[in-house]
Amino acid sequence: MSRPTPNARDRILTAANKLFYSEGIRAVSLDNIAEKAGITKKTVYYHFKSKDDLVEAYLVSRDQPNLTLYRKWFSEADGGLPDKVAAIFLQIAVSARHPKWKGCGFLRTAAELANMPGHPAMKVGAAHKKKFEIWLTEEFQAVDLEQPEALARHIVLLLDGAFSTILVHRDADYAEAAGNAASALVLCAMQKGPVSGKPSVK
Amino acid sequence: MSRPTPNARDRILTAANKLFYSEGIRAVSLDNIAEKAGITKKTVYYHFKSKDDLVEAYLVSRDQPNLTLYRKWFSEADGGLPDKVAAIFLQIAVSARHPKWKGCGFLRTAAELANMPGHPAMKVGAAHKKKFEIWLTEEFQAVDLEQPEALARHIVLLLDGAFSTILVHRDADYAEAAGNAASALVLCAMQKGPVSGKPSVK
DNA sequence: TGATGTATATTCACTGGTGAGTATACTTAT
DNA sequence: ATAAGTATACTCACCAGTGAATATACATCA
Repeated sequence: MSRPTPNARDRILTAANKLFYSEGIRAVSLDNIAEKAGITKKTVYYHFKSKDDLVEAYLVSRDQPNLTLYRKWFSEADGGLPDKVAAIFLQIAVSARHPKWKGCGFLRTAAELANMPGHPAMKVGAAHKKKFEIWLTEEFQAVDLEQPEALARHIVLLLDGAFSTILVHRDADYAEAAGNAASALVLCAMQKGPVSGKPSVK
Repeated sequence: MSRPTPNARDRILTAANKLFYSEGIRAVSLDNIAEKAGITKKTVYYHFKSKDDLVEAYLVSRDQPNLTLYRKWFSEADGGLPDKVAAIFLQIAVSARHPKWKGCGFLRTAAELANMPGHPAMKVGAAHKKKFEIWLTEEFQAVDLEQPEALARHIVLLLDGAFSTILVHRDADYAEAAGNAASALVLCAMQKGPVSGKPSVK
């Protein structure tokens, strides 16, 4: 009991995740997904009311896992704040060197659905990116940096720039360059305003 | 007279430009393009051997105009080097506030065709971005900055980050944030190494 | 001059295939 | 038996690409 749908729906989502991420949204049909999930298209329509609905669910399913990963990379990194920020970029470089890497699913979906600004998946994507920015802002606030919002925004720009640029050039080295720029900006902010009374943040 | 082919091919390219940019590659059919160009689909196939071929031509047609625009924004801006770099971002903010703006066509195409790394359009896109990076590098070299390649790469990352982030959030303010980060990095590079002998760059 | 040939440019009508979404019926556990 | 879940088989629209024919321009030869 309490297991009204042990499988199907999860299998659909898993298949959708792999296919949407690796091939793109419009390049994948619900027939493809149904086949990969080992069920019928009609079953997909039983669990999701439309393709758009499934696309939204795909991004929702990636939201927390991705954020958790970023936080983990940050918190487990050695060194000071600049190093912790840079660690996120270094880990992205590692991911990007895997042959199946195809950029950021949120960014690619947003690019593909740019002609549908009201699409539910666009909202999920924007919310995801905003959560990341807010989390960074809070980390910077926690150590009393000046202008934590502006700094967080700069890091976010470098991160999404890294995703895009690596994808265009198929060259993960851009992540390291982004990491260098990011840690330089953090360091600069720390020197300017480690803040009110406490000159060292360690 | 003496106008054997005054139109067709150009009209196709113009239509492709508008539709591919505003709707995306896979969302647009050659029927759509033919209709917009006021000709028959077969005529499209007379001038372009396939849809992929037309997609490539679409990006090729944007390469020089875009680069020229960036150079113009840079060279016509008042102020020092940091201001000139920032000017590119400010102009992008202006563009991005137009309702028809849909991000960078090269980046969006790369995102959509990420599952076809060998696609001719991907090569055009990568070459375009590389040209921009090289041009920036040369500008930095011209004023004897240290590590001009690294700095150019940082600016490129911020620029593509701005394109992506603005698109996701539909908020052109990110371009200004990126411009601030960019000019800070340029300023920092100038202070470190305005170079050999001349400690002040003004 | 004019008839004919040839390359360029364009159209209409089509094919084979796939896409999103649905009508209907079957199955199985409670 | 009844409701959730799944399947078969379908509709209708669209799409990349093609076959065959036509129109136009220009050249060359008689």
